[in-house]
Amino acid sequence: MNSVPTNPPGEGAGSSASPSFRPLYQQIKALITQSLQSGEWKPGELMPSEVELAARFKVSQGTVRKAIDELAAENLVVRRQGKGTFVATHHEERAHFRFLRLMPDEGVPHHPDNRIIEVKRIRAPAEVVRLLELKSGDAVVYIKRVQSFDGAPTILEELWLPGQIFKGLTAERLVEYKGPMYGLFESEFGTRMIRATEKIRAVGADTVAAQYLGVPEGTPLLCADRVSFTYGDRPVELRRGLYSTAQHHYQNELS
Amino acid sequence: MNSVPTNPPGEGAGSSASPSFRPLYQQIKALITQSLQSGEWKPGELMPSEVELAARFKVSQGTVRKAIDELAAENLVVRRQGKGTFVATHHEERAHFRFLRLMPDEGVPHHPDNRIIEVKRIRAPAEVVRLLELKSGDAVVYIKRVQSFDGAPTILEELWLPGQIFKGLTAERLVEYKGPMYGLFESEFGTRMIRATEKIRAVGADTVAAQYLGVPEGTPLLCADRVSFTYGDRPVELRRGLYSTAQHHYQNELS
DNA sequence: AAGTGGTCTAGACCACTTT
DNA sequence: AAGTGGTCTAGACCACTTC
Repeated sequence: MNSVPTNPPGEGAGSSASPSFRPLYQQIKALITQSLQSGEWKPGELMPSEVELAARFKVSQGTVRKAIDELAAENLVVRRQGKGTFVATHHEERAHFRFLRLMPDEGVPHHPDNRIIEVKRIRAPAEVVRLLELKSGDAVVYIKRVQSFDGAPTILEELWLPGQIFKGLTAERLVEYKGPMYGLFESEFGTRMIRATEKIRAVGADTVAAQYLGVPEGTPLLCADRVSFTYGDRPVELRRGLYSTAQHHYQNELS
Repeated sequence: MNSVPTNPPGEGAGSSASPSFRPLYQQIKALITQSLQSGEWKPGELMPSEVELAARFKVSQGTVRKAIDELAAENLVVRRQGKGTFVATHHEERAHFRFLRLMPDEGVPHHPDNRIIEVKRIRAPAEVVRLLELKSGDAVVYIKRVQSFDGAPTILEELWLPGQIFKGLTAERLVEYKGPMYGLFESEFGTRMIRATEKIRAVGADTVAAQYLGVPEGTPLLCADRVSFTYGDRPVELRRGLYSTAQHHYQNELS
């Protein structure tokens, strides 16, 4: 059972000292995030109601509300009127396309077919050590795969995952698992991706890429370097995707 | 002076009929947006305080607050504690990089040098008619320019703007205007871009692009097709950018 | 009918800025 | 001191879902 959060010295409600002031609702938000991270409520599960949380943290329902509002805006939880608040999960239609921005030029988006090319454990290359904040010499799981839409190979991807976290991740488990990879990571390895950054460039297909994607060598491809983060902004995935943009495009909203 | 918004039949506060229910704060938000669109408060200006708006619309301050909260989240207004709420403008540092996602691989981003290549009025091509929702035969202003970073030409851009709105937009005005183009559009043509969608592909540099960007023909380039919208989701700009990604990348956040 | 999130209000006080 | 946005509370009622 958690107890009352406190501002510097101050009492109950809106009173607090000036320096290092932190709103109550942000403290509540941090406490809820901790519970999400620790797995007290698991992805897909129903969370305690706002009234219950207000009682538990000894604050008003409005304060809990504001905390949850922000968590919902960050896609950590999902609110459903009349039902309750649920922990977000990658096992949902709506989540599948949050990290897959490649859309068909015509027609509706649908799920790709995956073909695993290679899975192995290696010592993390220097670049991977840096981006995933590992220690030199740490092991990583390396994955290489091709994704096809309507039978046309479109994405060639390489992934690097911390070996520490993804112990026991084998080609077999990847192949037999149905659904998005982030769903597997969430369910089987307790690691939920909540945010990512991508750097995108145009490159020419090298021999290997040309072969896997079935295009001539030198064909312009989109190259997306992604770093994904879990709770606490810890980087836990590095991914390099090569996208064939003959019949697809990378869709982005500027707002 | 605006008057009280009303839900179907219901009275003042939270009472309303079930069908076609629309929260009060969304109605207030719509009214405020109208005032923004009509120019009652101009970009960069101070808006009436929450208390004033609450009185004007005859609702509680909390309801106005929630309306403004959403407008701030959509970057239509900017709140500043102790000072007030201001109409957002493209004449600010913070706004400059909201629509410019190309970042240097190393070092800090800075503003490009613009070189206007061509400005002319033409009949809108079919594709432009479609995307800008014009009538066949309507005139558009066509602009072609190159942007350089540190003296290196990096972006070759073509723009198509509705001739109706952008009357009198000449090469001279573009050249003499200092600052971001969206600032010019906002100040001189009363059209504020508030949102855009981009479709990104990898293409090979054609002869023209190769020449302007100083790269060999066939060099892979990022091609970004942008449609920008003003109030009411009206499309008012079409832009095709070719980005040289030798020393830059397109930065994106997935969240 | 009971429980959930969603809206609306009224009032208090805090943090920040300007006068 | 006065005005602004920001936080917090308490209570009422609404819309939606489930029992």
